[in-house]
Amino acid sequence: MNARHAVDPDLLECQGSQLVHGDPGESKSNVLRKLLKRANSYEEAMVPFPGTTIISQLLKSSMTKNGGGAGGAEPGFPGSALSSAGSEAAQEDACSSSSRDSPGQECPSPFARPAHFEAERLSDEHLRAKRARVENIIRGMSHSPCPEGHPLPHSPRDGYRENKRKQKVPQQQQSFRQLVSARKEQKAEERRQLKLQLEDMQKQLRQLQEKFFQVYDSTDSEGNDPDPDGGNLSEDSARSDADERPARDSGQLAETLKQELNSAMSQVVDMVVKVFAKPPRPLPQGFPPLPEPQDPFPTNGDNPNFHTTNQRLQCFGDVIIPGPHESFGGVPLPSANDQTEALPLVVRKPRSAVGAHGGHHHPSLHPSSLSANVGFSPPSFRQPFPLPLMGYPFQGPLGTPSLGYPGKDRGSPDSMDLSRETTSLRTKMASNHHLGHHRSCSPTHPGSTAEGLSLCLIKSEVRLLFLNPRHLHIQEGLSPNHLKKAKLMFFYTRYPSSNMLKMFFSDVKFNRCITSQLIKWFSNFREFYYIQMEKFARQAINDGVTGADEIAVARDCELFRALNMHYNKANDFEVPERFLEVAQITLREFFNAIVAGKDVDPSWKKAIYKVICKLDSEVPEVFKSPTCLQELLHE
DNA sequence: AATTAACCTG
DNA sequence: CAGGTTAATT
Repeated sequence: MNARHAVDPDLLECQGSQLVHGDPGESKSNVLRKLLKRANSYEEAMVPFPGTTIISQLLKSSMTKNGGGAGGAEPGFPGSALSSAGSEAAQEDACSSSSRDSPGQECPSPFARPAHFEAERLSDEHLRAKRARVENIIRGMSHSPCPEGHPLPHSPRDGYRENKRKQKVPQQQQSFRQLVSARKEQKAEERRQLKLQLEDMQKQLRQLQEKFFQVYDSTDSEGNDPDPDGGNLSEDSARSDADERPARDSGQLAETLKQELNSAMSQVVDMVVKVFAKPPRPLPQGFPPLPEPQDPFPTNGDNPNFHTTNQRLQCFGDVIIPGPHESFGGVPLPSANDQTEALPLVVRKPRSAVGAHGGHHHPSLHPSSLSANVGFSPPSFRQPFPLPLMGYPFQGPLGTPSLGYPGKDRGSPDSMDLSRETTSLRTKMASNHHLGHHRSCSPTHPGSTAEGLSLCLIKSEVRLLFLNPRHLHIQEGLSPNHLKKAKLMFFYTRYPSSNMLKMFFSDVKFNRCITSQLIKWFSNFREFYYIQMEKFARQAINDGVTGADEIAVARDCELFRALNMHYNKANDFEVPERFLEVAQITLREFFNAIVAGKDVDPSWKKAIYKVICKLDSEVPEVFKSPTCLQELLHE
């Protein structure tokens, strides 16, 4: 009997990845709805187009209004009572729901009625006119000499009614025409209004953009400020200078940093190009929820620039925010202080962050490089980034932990920054896409059209992505991705030296805390490893295994499943064969020791450790790359 | 005194 | 997985 038979199958079972529940974002879509209502005075319940901007929404709605009206008016037939009733019911719903705010209000005006209802009414009139014409013809026939002498049964009353009808026909036709022309006028007026509003919004957007760029440029120069707290670069060089190092070292450091910055930039460019190339994918909801409830991190109140910059930057994003503390149509929006962008975890006690397995990187994003490095950065290093990120969910089609971080459902805010930002970008792409569909604006005049503006937004965000310090390589903390990498490295080395760790986590700025944290990680890994070994060894003994050579560790055995579940939970990494051998050796060591009764000695495991620590193999070079996760897991 | 690993606990 | 403790090592 071998180990795989010796295990209680109930001990371990595959855990499905946990469902991520995204908040429906009710309030946000309400905001949008109200906005849109106010904008075009239509009561029709508009399903917020997922991930579109207000402008694209407006455009879209006006388009459907203009085009959909004609198509929606189907010819009336006697048998259409059902559909008529259905649409009337729908109309009632729309009315009741829309007038809920002010009870007693009727549906404002025909102008504001849903197009399909209006069409229904028109077709009804049309039907009556038709019927009248037919009856008119019949009546004319009946007045002609009847050879059979069978006049149609006509009561005096019928004659009266017919006279009325006879008169009514032209009236109806006239009113129909009037209605149509009135409607045309109304539509034209509505279009004018929409256009005005759109232009107005474009103006606002332009102004806000200008504001933004002012702020942006100023913060940019602030970032280059030699103030040690100004940014990582200066902090780094300051530190190295103070480290009594030769001047050329800092020169080299600068060169290295420049190179890294360049590569980061080019990677971001690649990513952005990828994002652009991809067809827009609708987001799950029009206006995803803010992540504040999940955010366990305190707002950084230490950074003097935080709030001001934050507020100043508020003018930028998918939605034009009226002002720092204003609201949209009476619906309060999160203010600058509400923004809960993840704040840096102090390296000293980064428990929450390090414990999080929340690497939410969509495979399609693969910003490669970046996601592996998007970790937390120190307070001084961080730049508040409210709007472009605001309103994007932690999860979603782009943010789902599809790379498999099924572990804890705590998300690491930082690791998702990039996802969120690219989501933002993609959202803009989506809105651009819609604009392009409905309106053939020439993109050659960016800024002069809504599409151009949207492009501007995208470009701006690309710039932000480029210059966001968080996307640089060097970081001061360990991210969930680093943890994942460390776990995969455990398949090769159980006892990595500090130097080795520095080599393989070159994108992390090492200090005592980081080092000891990494060491602690591997210590924890070992702990789990040895506990499993002892457990399965005892199990084998209990199951009657007599010789160590009966024990084998294969990929389908329970022991391996347990280990794999722990270090490679997403199972997206091919565990090296050597690890199986080492595991088998370890298991046999435990087995033999226990069988020999050595476990009576409190330090009986030490001998085993001594053996196992010699079995480390070389970690592949890829692991030295900060982007190794992407390279390893998606080949 | 500092570092590290194992151990224990939450 | 992190915090804390202990013991061993340098």
